[in-house]
Amino acid sequence: MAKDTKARILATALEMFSKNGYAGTNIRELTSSLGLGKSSMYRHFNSKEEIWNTLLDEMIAYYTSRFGSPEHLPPVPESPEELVVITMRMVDFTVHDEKIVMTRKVLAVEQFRDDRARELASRHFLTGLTAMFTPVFSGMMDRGLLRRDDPEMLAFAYTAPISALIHLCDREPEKTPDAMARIEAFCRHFIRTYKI
Amino acid sequence: MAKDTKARILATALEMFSKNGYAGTNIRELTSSLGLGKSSMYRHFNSKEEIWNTLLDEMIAYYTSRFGSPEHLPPVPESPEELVVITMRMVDFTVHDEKIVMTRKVLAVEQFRDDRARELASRHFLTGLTAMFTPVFSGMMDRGLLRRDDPEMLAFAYTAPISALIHLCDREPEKTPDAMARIEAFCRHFIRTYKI
DNA sequence: CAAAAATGCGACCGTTCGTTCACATGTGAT
DNA sequence: ATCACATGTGAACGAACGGTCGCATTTTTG
Repeated sequence: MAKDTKARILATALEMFSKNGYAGTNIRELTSSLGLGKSSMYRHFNSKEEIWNTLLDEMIAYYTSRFGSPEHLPPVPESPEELVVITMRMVDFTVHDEKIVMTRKVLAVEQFRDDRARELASRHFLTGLTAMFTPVFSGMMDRGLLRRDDPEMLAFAYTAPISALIHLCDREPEKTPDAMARIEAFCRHFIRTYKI
Repeated sequence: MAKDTKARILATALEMFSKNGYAGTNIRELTSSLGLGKSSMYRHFNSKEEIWNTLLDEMIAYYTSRFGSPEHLPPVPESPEELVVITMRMVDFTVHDEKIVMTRKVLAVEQFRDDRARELASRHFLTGLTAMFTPVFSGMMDRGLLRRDDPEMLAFAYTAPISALIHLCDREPEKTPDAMARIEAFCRHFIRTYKI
C-alpha cells in the first residue's frame, strides 16, 4: 500500500481539483474517498499545496514526453483522407482519456491563479497544437496534397476550431458525439478548402 | 451609499471570482477591499451564493441584450478589408473591456461547477460567436465577396481561432499586442483563402 | 529474528470560513 | 419632531479548514 497510496492520492486530487478547483477541494473529502484517514495523507505530502505542485510537475512531464518530442509528431498523411483518420484518432483519444480530460479541466480552472498552470494551458490549448500540426501541413504541401501556403497559419486555422470543440466535450460530455461529427465535418471542409 | 454599495459589491465579487474562483474568494477580503465591515454585505445579499447567482443573472442578461438580439449583429462588410476593420474593432473592445474580460475568466473558472456558467461559457466561447458571424458571411457571399460555401462552417472556422487568441489575451495579457497582430494576420489569411 | 523505517490512525490545535446578532447611525416620509 | 426603515458595525458563533502529534501496525532491512 506504499507507493500505490501516493499515486492514488494524486489521481483523486486531479479528479477533485478538475471538478471543484484547488480551493474548492479539501483534504478530508479527498482522503476519505480513498478510505484513508485525514492525517495519513501527510505521510506522502507535506501540504495540500505540495499535492498541487506534484500534480503540475507530472502534467508538465507527461505533456513534454507525450507531445514535446519530435518522434511523437503525427505522421504526414499520404492522402487527404488520411488526415481525417489521423485527426479523428487523436481527437477520440484526447476526448475519452479521462486523465487528459481532467488535465485540461484543471488547467482551465487554475490558469489564472498559478503561473505554471497558465503556461501549460497555453501550450495545451494553443501553441502545442499549432507546433504539432505545422510539420504535418508542411509535409502535405511537399507531397502536393495541399496548395502552398504558410504551414503554421494552416496549423493554427486547423487546430483552433478542433480545440474549441474538444473544450465543448470537456464542458458538456453529452455533446461529445455531436462535437466529434462536427470536427470531422470541419476537417473535410478544411481539406476541400486548401487542397490543390 | 445605498444602491451604489450593492453594485460595488458585485463589481468586486466579479473581480475576485475571476481571479481566485468562487471557493477561493472570502467575504472578509471582499468587503474590506471596499472599506466595508464583514457583516455589512449581508444587508444586500443573503449569502455568498446569492452574490454568485446575482452575478450570473447579470452576465446572462448582459450577454442576451448585447449579443442576443439581431440588431446588434455586426454589419455585412462591403469589402473584404471592412471585415478586417469590423473584426479588429470587436476584438479590441472585447479584449480591453475589463468587465467582459473578467466575465470570460469567471466562466472559464466555474464552467465545471455551475450549470448556468457551463451553458453561458458555451455560448460565449462557441455558439454565440458562430451565430454572430454566420449572417455576416452569408451576406458577403450574397455580395460576391466570398465564394459560395456553408456560411455557418465559415463562421465557425473564422471565430474559433480568433476566440483562441482572445483566451490567450485573458491568460497572458502581456501578449495582447502579439495576439492582436496574429488575429489580424489570420483574418487576412481567411479572406485570401475564401475570396472569389 | 530483531531493529528500523514507513505507513495508518484518531484526537486535537489554531485559524479561517460563512453567517448571525444586538446595536448604532443615517435618511425619508408623515 | 417622530417614526419607520435602510444601512453599517464589531463581536461572536458553529462549522469546516489545513495541519500536527503520539501511538499502533505493517513492511523493509541487516
